[in-house]
Parts: sequence; structure tokens; C-alpha cells
Amino acid sequence: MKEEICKEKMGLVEKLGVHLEDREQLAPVAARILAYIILTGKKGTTFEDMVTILCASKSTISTHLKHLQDLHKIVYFTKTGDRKKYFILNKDMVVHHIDNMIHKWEEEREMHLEIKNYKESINNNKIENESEKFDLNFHDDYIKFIDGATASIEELRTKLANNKFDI
Amino acid sequence: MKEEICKEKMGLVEKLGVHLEDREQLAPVAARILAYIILTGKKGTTFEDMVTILCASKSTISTHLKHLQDLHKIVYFTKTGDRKKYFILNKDMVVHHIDNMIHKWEEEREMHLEIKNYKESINNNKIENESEKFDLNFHDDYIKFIDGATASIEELRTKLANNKFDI
DNA sequence: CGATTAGTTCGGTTTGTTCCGAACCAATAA
DNA sequence: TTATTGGTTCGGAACAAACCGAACTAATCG
Repeated sequence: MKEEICKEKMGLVEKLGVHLEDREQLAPVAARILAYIILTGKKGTTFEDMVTILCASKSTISTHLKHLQDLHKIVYFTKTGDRKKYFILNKDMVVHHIDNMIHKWEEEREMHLEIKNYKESINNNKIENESEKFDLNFHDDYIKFIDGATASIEELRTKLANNKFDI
Repeated sequence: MKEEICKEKMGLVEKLGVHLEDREQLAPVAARILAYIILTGKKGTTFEDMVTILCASKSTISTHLKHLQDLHKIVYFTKTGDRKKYFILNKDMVVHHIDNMIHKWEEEREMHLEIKNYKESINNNKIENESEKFDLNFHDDYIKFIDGATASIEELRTKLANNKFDI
């Protein structure tokens, strides 16, 4: 019974780990740590737990825990009369993640504007073969999409920032 | 005059290169090749051009050109009585890129559902401290966002698939 | 035929990432 | 004081990624 739940949990840790490895650009073990912390929730996880459950060395766990804290993805709380640290997700992590998405879209938007600008100047300056001119409609449409997506995710962000769910 | 435009172009190649390196998970030179092809447009670019302009070895250019073709990001056309290949963007690249985004969101959606499912079973099974229960609202909201964003990008996709702009 | 053009393939160097073990430190317990 | 617990830091092994040069091929040109 308890073992089955544990098995299910570890299966999810691996799956979520792979996902986070890609999405957050983390080393394999770092991603598994984050996944494990997410799936353990408010009661928190200790250094030792992770060493044994994730089958990694103390040095590896230590390094990646430090890294995840530096990235503000996790924090820890303590208990009186207990030297251990209990790691949990930083409540702001999701808001930060959304801010990141918004920022990436802003960058992409800027990129499209710059490229469009360059293409326009080429279209007007060197009037080569008419057929070799750049088509610029795509950039406008893509920018419209980015604006829509940004607006919609900003709505989610506001909701999150107000509610402060515990993930 | 011509040199200034070239300078502007190469500045953009570097900037777009960095962007593509991250977005498309490409090696530095591969990303620069793709950026250069994007900014050169319909008239196409040759192997030699890229060797000299991007200051990379023939082997490096060859390998990355092959890779970009394997990924269906670029194609080439030829001219009668000319042995060179003229590389241009694959017109489907943008649609493929959008399909990729949609696919990633589908995956993320699936991930949220699975995690929510797991958390629910924990909430119901082991009735520990009431305060340690998982909060599940966030997953529902995030899934709503994903659905909205997917719908909106699918609209753009349809538009693109019909119009077949040349980027 | 030999020379040139256009490009590919192979082996190797450089660089970077990921993880580990061993030694270490700091706080508490006996 | 010594032992134990909870962790950090350092050096290095193992592996992978990115690029290059040199040697090669295959087609065309003179």
C-alpha cells in the first residue's frame, strides 16, 4: 500500500524531472530534486531524504540544493530542536516562471520588430528583383499573437499574485 | 554604404543567432547559419558564403547544414549550369515551430493533470494534518491558460498554413 | 589527362557538464 | 572531550558537445 504510493510518486518524479530538466534548464539530479520537492508539498523534504531516495551523493545533492536556492526556486523552514532543513517550493516560483515567459515573449517581440525593420530597409534600398523582396506580413501576425498570449498570461499572473496558492 | 548594411546584417545575425541557439537548441554556428539564411531571404545563400562570412571551417558548415536540413528547417534550390546549392528557409518551418509549441503545451497540460491526480489521491488517502493538504486550484487555472494560449496560436497556425508567407 | 570547384567524412583537440568520493567544518549529544 | 549528525567544499573522473584540419570524393572544365 505505502510502497505502491511511493512507486507512483517516484514514477512521477522521473517524469516531472525530465520535463523540468528541459523547461528549467537543470541538470538531471537538480530537476529530480525539484520534482521531488514539488510532489512532497508543504511538509517539506530533508537533505538526507533526497540522498537516499534519489540515490545521489551528498555532494551532488548539496550543490544542486544550493543552486535551486540561488535561483529562488526553493526555500526551507526549520523546526525547533531539529537541525535539519525542510525544503519546500518557493511560493513565488510560479509567478517568477510566468514573469520569465512574459520576458521571453517581450524579447521575441523585439526581435521580430528589429528583423522587420532590417528587411524593410533592404526592400526599399536595394531594389533588386521585385520577387526577391521580403514579405513582412508574418511578423505583424506573430506580434499580434504574442500580444494576445502575453495579455492572457498576465491575467493568470495577477490571479496568482493575489491568491498565493500553495502549489 | 554597402559595408554599413553588411555590418547591420551581421549584428542582427549575432543577435538572432543567440536567440535561435536558445529557442531551437542549436549549436552556436548552427544558429548563426540559420539566422544568416533568414536574413538573406529568397535569393539564397551558398556554402562558400557562409564559410567566409561566418568565419567557420568547411567541415563545421557542412555538418550543421546537414543537421538543419535533417530538422527540415532549411532547403536548397539550384540554378542551371551552376553547381552551388542556394539555401533558403523551409516555408513550413514556422508552421512546424508552432506545432512544436502546441505539442509542448499539450505535454505540460498532461503533466498538470497527472500531478493533480496524484495530489488528489494523497489528499484523500492519508489524511494527515489538514494544513498539509495540497492546494489544487493552481493546476486548474494553469490548464485554463494553456487552453486559451493553444486556441489563440492555433488561429495563427491556420492563417499561416493558408497564406504560406515567405518569412 | 590534370586542375578546379563544391562539398563530405574522419580523427582529434578543446571546452564544458555532471557527478562522485574524501576530506573537512560546525553544532549538538554523550 | 570525543562521537555523531547534517551538511559543504574541493579535486578529479567520465562523458558529451562543438569545432577544426586534413584527407577524401565527385563533378566539371580546359
